[in-house]
Amino acid sequence: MAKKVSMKDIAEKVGVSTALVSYVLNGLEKEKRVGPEVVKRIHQVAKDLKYKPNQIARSLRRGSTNTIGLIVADISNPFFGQLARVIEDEAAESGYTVVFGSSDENSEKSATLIDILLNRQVDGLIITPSEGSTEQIKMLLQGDIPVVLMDRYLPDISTNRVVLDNFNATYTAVNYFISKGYKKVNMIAYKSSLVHMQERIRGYQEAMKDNGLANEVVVKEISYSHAKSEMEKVMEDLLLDKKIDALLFATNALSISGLYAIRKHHIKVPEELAVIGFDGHEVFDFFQPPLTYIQQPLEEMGKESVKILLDQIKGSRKKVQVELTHRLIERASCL
Amino acid sequence: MAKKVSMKDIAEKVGVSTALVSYVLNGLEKEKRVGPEVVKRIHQVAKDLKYKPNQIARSLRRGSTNTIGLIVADISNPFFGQLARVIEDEAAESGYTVVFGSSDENSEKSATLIDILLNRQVDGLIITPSEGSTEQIKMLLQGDIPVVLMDRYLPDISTNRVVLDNFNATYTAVNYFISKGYKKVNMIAYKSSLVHMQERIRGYQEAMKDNGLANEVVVKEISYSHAKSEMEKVMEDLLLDKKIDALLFATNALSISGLYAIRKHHIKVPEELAVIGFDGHEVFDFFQPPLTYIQQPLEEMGKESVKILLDQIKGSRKKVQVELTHRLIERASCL
DNA sequence: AATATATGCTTAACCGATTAAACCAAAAAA
DNA sequence: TTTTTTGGTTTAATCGGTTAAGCATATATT
Repeated sequence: MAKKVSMKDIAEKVGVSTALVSYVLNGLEKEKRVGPEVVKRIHQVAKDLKYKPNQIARSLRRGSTNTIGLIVADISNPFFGQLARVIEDEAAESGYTVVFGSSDENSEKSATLIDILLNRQVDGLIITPSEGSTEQIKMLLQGDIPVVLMDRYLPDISTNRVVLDNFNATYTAVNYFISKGYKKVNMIAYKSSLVHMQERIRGYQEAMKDNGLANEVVVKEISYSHAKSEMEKVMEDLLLDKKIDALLFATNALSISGLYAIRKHHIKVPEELAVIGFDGHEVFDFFQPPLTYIQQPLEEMGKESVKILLDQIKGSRKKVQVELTHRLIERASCL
Repeated sequence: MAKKVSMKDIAEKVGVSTALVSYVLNGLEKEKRVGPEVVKRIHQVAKDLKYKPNQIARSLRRGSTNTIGLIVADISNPFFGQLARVIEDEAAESGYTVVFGSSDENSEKSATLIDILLNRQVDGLIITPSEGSTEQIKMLLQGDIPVVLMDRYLPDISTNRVVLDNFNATYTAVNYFISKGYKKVNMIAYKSSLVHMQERIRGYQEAMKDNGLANEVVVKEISYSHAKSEMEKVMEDLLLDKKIDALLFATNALSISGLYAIRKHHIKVPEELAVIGFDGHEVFDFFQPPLTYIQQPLEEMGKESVKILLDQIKGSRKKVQVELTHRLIERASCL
């Protein structure tokens, strides 16, 4: 039988009011001048009864839950899984628990999730916003709810965010290609108006232009929801007319499905096609040859996000915008 | 300003008591015979004010939170990430939200997590128990808290569980090896007393014995916390004396780190060494040659777990023990 | 002796929703 | 006309903590 032990039980056993119990258990015995005898007994009885405070009750009264909501595109994608793990650990250090949800890059799901998490009174949210979620986020800000956007951000909204230096990342990648002698560099990205994606595309385009390759610019855009089939088609197009010698992927998942296609068509990397991936994945290590890729500092991204969020929760109204630096991990998929 | 809208606000605006508001918003207007005019106005005002019930308050009163706690070994491992995703979706369909935590196969962390989740009054828990967590789980059962063990289970405890047919899985794998002519089959597993691991080992051993290969049985056990370094050592041992011709891995993560070692030592698969992996991973697809492996039915496992848990939450006291069937995915890493 | 100050503890309101019980008026039955 | 029923609504307790305010009693101050 799970007779939940409440303060009342302790109070009765010790023979005092619940107020005293609360004071003592919250370490206010000095401030509230509780008698030393009573303090001792309360602690003792609490331990004996294995008292655990009911966080729900506490939350209701305090108006805060020590919970943060995390909305990612898809928790089963290791990129987000790893982020979630970092966030979990970092939050735990400050006594916070994480409730999560996957939005599938879908603004309706995202809206539903935000609603659910808010009804559960999370103290703040870390969100990888999806396309079309601007209004939702604006609502949050109007509601003065602590929010940190992570991985992407919404340009119309000035709020806290932690993102990669996306422009530089792909700019660097292209320059790397070019330094190796590749000229016909194409890019495969998601069809998305989200800034992180647009910046990655722009980085590619600018780098091409700055190297006098403006007319070689080709960006193939793939929709998130039909990624697999579209990728096959796109890759067929790209690979069959053999007009290109290098390919840059804009994400983790795109890289992997691209690699599937490359393997299927027996394209030799890097001889026939040089490749640079994004984010990183164990698959990159095992592909033949190991993939050169743009790495995101996941650890930093997660930690920063939590840190900023907790700051906001504690009352800071400073808007913080962090741009993290990518790393180019050089392997063997070029030259 | 985030003036949270409460029932009181609605009640005041409509000019009735909060009780009526509660009845109407919970669809009890018939039962409680609320006047049709009032019903309409309450709904209207609720919509106008964008009222969202405070789940914390509701939870406190109801004694249930519509939240389930999920404890996995590590959310950043795609195996668990995918499980989490399935669980999330399945739970959402019934109006439940998931709070999660990673135990790192560490019973202390697990204990802390369980504590935290219980204090947050989760309605039930899905747990992949770690070694040494028997006492914790017993406590839960004594407390009549709905629990489903997933992926592993504790033999000393008769409770709900959803696990793979681990014995058969490795038994099949070994038979497959043998049918292909391999005799010197070794296994790499985690050093763990947990039943799922022991069963996988036993499946391997029995299959070897049943094929008259008892004296070829070698199981290398690796500790979770030092997996990487130990794997390197073990693989060096195994590969250098070239006494074996086939290798069976007991998990996802083991397979991958094993593959790293295999590649490092330029072992040719399957010519020099046949390999069967476990769980599945994109890396298995990209390894040369693609890996044959034992697949777990993740979707089923997640869904079943949620289904059983919700059943328990709804009051069922029937103990359910589900054993799911593995699949052998045949690729090219044998023969 | 009268007043001020500590000391130690209790009361009770509160957080927001739920719900049993009580209440009252009007309509129906006796 | 009185009683019962039906309809419609309010009251107030409750969930388990938190916390401002109040109330004794004892000790110190003037």
